[in-house]
Amino acid sequence: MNEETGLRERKKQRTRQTLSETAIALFLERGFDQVSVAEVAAAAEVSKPTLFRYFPAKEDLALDRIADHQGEAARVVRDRAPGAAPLAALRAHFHARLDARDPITGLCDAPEVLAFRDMLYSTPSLQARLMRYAADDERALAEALAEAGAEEVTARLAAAQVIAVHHVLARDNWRRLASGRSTDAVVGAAHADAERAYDLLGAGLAGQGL
Amino acid sequence: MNEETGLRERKKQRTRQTLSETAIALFLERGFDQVSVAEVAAAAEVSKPTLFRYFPAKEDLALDRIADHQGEAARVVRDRAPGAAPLAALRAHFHARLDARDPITGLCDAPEVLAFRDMLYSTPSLQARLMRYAADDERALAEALAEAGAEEVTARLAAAQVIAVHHVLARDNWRRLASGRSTDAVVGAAHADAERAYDLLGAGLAGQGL
DNA sequence: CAGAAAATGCAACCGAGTAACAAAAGATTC
DNA sequence: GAATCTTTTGTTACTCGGTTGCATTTTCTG
Repeated sequence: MNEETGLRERKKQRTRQTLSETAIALFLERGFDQVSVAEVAAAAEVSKPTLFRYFPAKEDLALDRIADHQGEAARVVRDRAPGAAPLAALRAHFHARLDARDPITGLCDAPEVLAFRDMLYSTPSLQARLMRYAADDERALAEALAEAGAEEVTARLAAAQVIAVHHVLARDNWRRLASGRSTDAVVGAAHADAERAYDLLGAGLAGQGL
Repeated sequence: MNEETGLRERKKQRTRQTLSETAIALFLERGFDQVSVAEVAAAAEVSKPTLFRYFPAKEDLALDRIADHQGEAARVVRDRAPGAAPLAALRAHFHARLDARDPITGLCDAPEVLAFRDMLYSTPSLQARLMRYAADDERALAEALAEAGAEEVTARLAAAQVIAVHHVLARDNWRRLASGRSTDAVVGAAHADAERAYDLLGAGLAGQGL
């Protein structure tokens, strides 16, 4: 059912990948706003309409890689060990991704990844698009939490908090790396922040001078 | 220092207001995407470049009213009664805005406001722009919380949570009104949700089946 | 009233995204 | 393996958001 060995399908996947890779290379080289989609299409040797048949907007060319993390939080909650609390599962998963230096945690100093994040945080339209992905993530997570037994409103509130917190953590990690330090030098602080974040989520903001 | 009684300044303010009002009227009548900026400019009797000298993007024409709530959360924290906890001030303020039927809480069933929110939630580009305003709000709130004595990372995390939660609450209120009920019929539920939300923020998600 | 400074209009332009239709390439059937 | 059907692609031309350069008008200043 998954073995779409058709030549057509293979070609489509290759075209898609070529487009995204070509685009990202150009974007990193000269900046997102300084590269036109026409150039990307030309470099990838397809026409402009074809490009837009693969990617609905210019931003999606850049965010393709990030897009396959879609729904990760919801998945973590659904796939948690029986009896485990959703929040505990999310916490453990985030720590694991930190140890794996997953770019999504912000804790990855591969030069290309770092440059990519620079571009992301300095290009408003990319951030806007990213927020839309986040909104989907949030919806999915809220559903998963509701399935896990949380009351509906509570689930939505909790999902919003978790997603928001993840963004803050990722951005803080990137900030540390952007100031020149290595992942190994800051992984400790990253774990500590994650601990604090999940402690706050779990036990609340009261008693923190708040 | 604030008495810009100059004729020039007065005219500018009037032009700006005319533009925004004309635009919103057209948007509500036919939908945001079905109205071109050229039409708005023509209806307001200015040229297209002039329009863009007042509003950097089409979206800002629609969001002008919301924009002056910028930094409200931070202000509430800064202006809180001496000795009051920031979170308590935010909670009280939100309840007060609910009672005032402030559109920003989602709890306002004036037909135009309701239609405006329909448009907002059904137009991706407007939501995206709104998220950017929210990011500014978040930054400002984080600063205010840090000033109030919270540790830096904690302040950023808390700010993200508060802003995210406000959006969930507003959206839930709008959803209730959109299903036809009156504000008076749902104000109780709105207060209850706000209570729950701030309880979760203060005391944490643990022990909620999470 | 004269001249500086600011705001406007006009026209032309750029880039993102789309529509229409024709051409090509992969899949299917006999 | 040729004929045919379907999907994908390229070409051209268009709409719309947003910008630029420059001439013109309007307001402010002395």
